[in-house]
Amino acid sequence: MNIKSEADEKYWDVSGLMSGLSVDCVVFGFTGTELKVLLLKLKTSGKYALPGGFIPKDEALDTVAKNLLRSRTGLEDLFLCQFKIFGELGRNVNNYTELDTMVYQNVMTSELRGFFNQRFVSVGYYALVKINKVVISYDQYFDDYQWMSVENIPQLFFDHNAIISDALAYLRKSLIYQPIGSNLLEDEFTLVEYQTLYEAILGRKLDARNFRRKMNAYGFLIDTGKKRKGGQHRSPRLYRIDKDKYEEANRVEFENLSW
Amino acid sequence: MNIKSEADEKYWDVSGLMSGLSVDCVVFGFTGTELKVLLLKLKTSGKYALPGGFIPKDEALDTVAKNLLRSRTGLEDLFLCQFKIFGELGRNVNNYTELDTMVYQNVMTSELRGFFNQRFVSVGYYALVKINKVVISYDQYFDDYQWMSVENIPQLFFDHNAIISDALAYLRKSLIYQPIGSNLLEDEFTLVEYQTLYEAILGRKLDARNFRRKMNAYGFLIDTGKKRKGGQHRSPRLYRIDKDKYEEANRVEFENLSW
DNA sequence: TTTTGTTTTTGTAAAAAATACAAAATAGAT
DNA sequence: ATCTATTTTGTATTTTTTACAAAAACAAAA
Repeated sequence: MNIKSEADEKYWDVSGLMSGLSVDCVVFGFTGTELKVLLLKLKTSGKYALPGGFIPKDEALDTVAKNLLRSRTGLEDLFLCQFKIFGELGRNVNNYTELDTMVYQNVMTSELRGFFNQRFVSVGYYALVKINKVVISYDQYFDDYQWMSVENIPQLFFDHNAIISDALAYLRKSLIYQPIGSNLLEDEFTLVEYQTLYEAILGRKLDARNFRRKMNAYGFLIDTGKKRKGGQHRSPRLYRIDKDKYEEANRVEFENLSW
Repeated sequence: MNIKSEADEKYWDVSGLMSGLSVDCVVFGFTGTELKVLLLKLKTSGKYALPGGFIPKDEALDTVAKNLLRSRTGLEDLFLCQFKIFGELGRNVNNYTELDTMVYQNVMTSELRGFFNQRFVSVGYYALVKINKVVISYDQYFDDYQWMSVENIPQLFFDHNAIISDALAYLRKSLIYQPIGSNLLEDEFTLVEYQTLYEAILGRKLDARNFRRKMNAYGFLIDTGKKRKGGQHRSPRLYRIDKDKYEEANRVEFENLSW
């Protein structure tokens, strides 16, 4: 697939961009067993990188991230959250031969190459998506993608490993304030899947009995009455999330912080 | 007082600055009864504004904020935390006549005025300081300052009211992860003062018996043996904070998040 | 049809944390 | 000595968290 909308042009026209500022997006998806991150393969080097882009002077940061991910994943609305700014020195892509190769191969204009010729401050966003609703579009820089398990991410382009790791840490923290899942799980899911999602985010095993008690207490889990058949074992029930009660739970949890 | 270090020049020399990017700092201080924010009075309009500045191309964001606050408050090391990026559209100071007045009064060069002629993305930091250790320095733009109670902040320059309100919300949230106080309280303080600090951040009253039990459980409160004499009532004990145990408490609290 | 292997599902008891609540102690002034 | 104002302290209840194991359900094999 290789869709490229005209609107995208805007995001590469250097003259209309804020200089030295970019957006990087960590897109989390969940397969039912593993928490994954969307990574794009750079045509030139074969290295993987986070989806990201620049900031048109006339666009809000949140809008940039949203548009960028929409054109990349096909998703109209996704859960999006700004989690950190990466503003250290040395955030300069110049050391990476990828860019020069791109110019050499006529993939990148030398004007755009020049744009990179500076230290960059990047705004980190993370997105939560239903992985099977995503349809990836490529552009001139990327020719493949992969959903990589957060447990096992190879060396990425630039400092993108660190960005993912910070995003995951942020996500982990946010579990204290609020439940998660509505944006990551399939429409129908088993409680074991749900628990696995939590375990993936927290990086440790949870007790099934306590997990179920806690999630039931939230009150947004609805038993669909259906079961998932298949394995040679007891068939797990399928649940769905009551959106209203889910959002209510998020709100209440947030307001009832002890202290 | 009007100290202005040579180093400051760097922060106003447009050619060396990242364009469209700035830092705003919400400096919190605590008087023993009220949580306050440091605000600087603009020479021209008399409006108050947050301390802030621009990003030299060769400086890390954190460093910019730190240097800026050091030269402004005289504090060598202060607790500093990046809490949000303000990247909406319309963050353009052009509507504010202050700047043109400054040029007219030769307070601001027209070159610098031109620098403002664009949409700005601002990185929000908050700082926690021991209010009585602060010695404010002015520059050509500000000629007065005030510690204003967070309960009662007038209309500020630009969108600085919103920035303060977001900083306070962030601070409030962070109380779940970790205790606060070491950076805000005097070296010796009473438990009522400490409780008042929490109440100011949370915006509600707390129960003294429960507060004391909880703080004692942290284990970083040390009874100095002294008392604060004065009122015609029982004299409160003075406590201080054991830095090591305080940091330990921060770490432990952070790691033992339920879930 | 019974047995076996695998996974899902369920309950209870103990410990820890949060909440609600009121009276005694102290200092200074009268 | 008494009064006023503020600090200081304890206990009982509820809620939340944690720890822990056995029964139920399904499909395949016997």
